[in-house]
Amino acid sequence: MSHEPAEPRSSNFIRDRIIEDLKTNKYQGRVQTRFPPEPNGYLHIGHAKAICLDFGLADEFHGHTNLRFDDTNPEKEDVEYVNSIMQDIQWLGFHWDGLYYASDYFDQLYEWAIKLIRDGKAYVDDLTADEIRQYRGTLTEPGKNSPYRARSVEENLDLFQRMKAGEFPDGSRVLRAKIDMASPNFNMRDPVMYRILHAEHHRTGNKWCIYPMYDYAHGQSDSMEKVTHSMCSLEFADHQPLYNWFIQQLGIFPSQQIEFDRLSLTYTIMSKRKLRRLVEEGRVKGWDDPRMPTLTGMRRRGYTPEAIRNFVNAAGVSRTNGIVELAMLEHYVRDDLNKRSPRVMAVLRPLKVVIDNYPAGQVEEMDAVNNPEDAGAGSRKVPFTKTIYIEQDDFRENPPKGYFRLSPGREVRLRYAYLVTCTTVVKNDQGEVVEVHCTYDPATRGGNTPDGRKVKSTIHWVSAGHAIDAEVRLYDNLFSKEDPDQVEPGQDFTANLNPASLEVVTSAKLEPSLANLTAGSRYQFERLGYFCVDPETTPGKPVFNRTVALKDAWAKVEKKHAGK
RNA sequence: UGGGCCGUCGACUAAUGGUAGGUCAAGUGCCUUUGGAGCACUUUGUCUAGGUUCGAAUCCUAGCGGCCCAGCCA
Repeated sequence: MSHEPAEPRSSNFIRDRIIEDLKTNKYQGRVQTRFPPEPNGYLHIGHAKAICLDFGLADEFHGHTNLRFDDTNPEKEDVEYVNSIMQDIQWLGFHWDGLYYASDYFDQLYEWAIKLIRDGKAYVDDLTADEIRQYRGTLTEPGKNSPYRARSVEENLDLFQRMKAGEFPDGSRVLRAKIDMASPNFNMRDPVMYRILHAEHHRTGNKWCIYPMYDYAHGQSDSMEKVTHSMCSLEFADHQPLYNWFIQQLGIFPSQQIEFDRLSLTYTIMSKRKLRRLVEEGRVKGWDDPRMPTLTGMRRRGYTPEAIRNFVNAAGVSRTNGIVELAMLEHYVRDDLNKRSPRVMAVLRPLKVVIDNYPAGQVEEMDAVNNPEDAGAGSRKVPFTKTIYIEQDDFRENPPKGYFRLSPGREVRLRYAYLVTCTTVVKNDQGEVVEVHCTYDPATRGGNTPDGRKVKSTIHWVSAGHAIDAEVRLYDNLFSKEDPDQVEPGQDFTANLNPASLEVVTSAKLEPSLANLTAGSRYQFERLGYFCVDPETTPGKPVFNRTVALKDAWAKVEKKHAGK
């Protein structure tokens, strides 16, 4: 169950289905769902969609949701992942009712397998993996029965028990369901139920050397938990007949599977296998690298659970294979952060400004509003002095058309401080502007203009003598193509990695109110974007991650001109 | 090619035989001590062809297009 109040959402076919089932009393008014991750990797934003559906829908109808780890393959799974998964679900704001593991059901599953053998519905097959593949047939040709398909119940029972007892090596035999080798649906061509795997399981240790396949474990696990609506992604639609077949043969609680489309995002890969490669090959710094679409990465980047949930709800659910624009995710992050982030002034690329007519040694404490979107957030004092830093981008010696910021002879407002006019510039040997001189108007304290005079621009600043040095990490899309998998022949998705996805700014200047920082705190750096304190922050060296930049109308204009 | 699923503005998603609507993006204007936020407005859509019907995005037929399935992965 989640703690979130139900918010107005547009309808979707799963909710409609639940409403219909409630109306017909199909499950005595119960709604029971489950979220069934395999603990073989970190959760990503695609999982967030499934989580919001599984937990959100159950919550909406006063139902229950279990967290069930689908741990039927000991070779790929690990406790490291179960811990991270639990943490990520809680961080997203959801709470499970029951906590289960498919491995909790290994004994029951084994008993049921014995029953199916007794009923003549399952048999031990000695064919090799390769032979099984050949016997399975092709898209257009039916499969052939295995020569071992007609074994007696007694022989099957004996062999299966000996499989369990560890008498046979890995891969030597499997237990298969006896269905129909001519079915047009491959999943019904005598699917494998158990394989021999002499591997230590992270929960059951060495108790088992045979492990159930997904298809034999999932539906029965749902059934045991009396799951009423078992949501999964579209590629499992072909498995539904098999899901139902096992439940029918066993005569157990009829859980039903409902498939929906996965979440895809532009400029993003969602495949666990590929994300793992990025980590293992060192293309990113880890699963929690802020460029990763993992929940742990997004958390470190500064995304909020609310933003992710709002985005997922807005993106909706259907059965079409679409790709949501990353811009939509970014909108929901800004939307949430705008309401809750305290504003602060920080200069990423400092340019020294000297205010010639301002008294040397004087310090004025200027009142600055903490959050114009939140009257309760209060205000703070920011020190102003003769020498300050402004953003290099906020000065142009030769301003292009439409550029409103500081340039020789032009007056701008220093936020919460004074109106200043640029008089002269100082250049280095390379001809670069290294210092700007201004004069200020003492009548404009606080940025007010008693005479009603207007300036086109307000820029942020930090007092040079009070500034705190900081490292700021700026992120761009991890991939430079909307579809990272679109590559030239012979290449793979890593060819589309964006070489500029990380830019580290090492000498940013922060206003002194940022002296004590807590990892994970979020701020808006005025006019720049939303930033989050990184865990690598130390008392002497603050480190920030840019979550997302503010919308930038000027950048858009510039880009348009550049494009022409 | 056998089977399954799916085609609605640039993107995502509603409309459940009865006015094609919302969000994002894009654009215009207003406002602004963040070129932020906000407000107002605007552009663009039912894959195609037939059929049923007073009426079709919706139902039927046939095309076209996309995705998934031949693991002892999930």
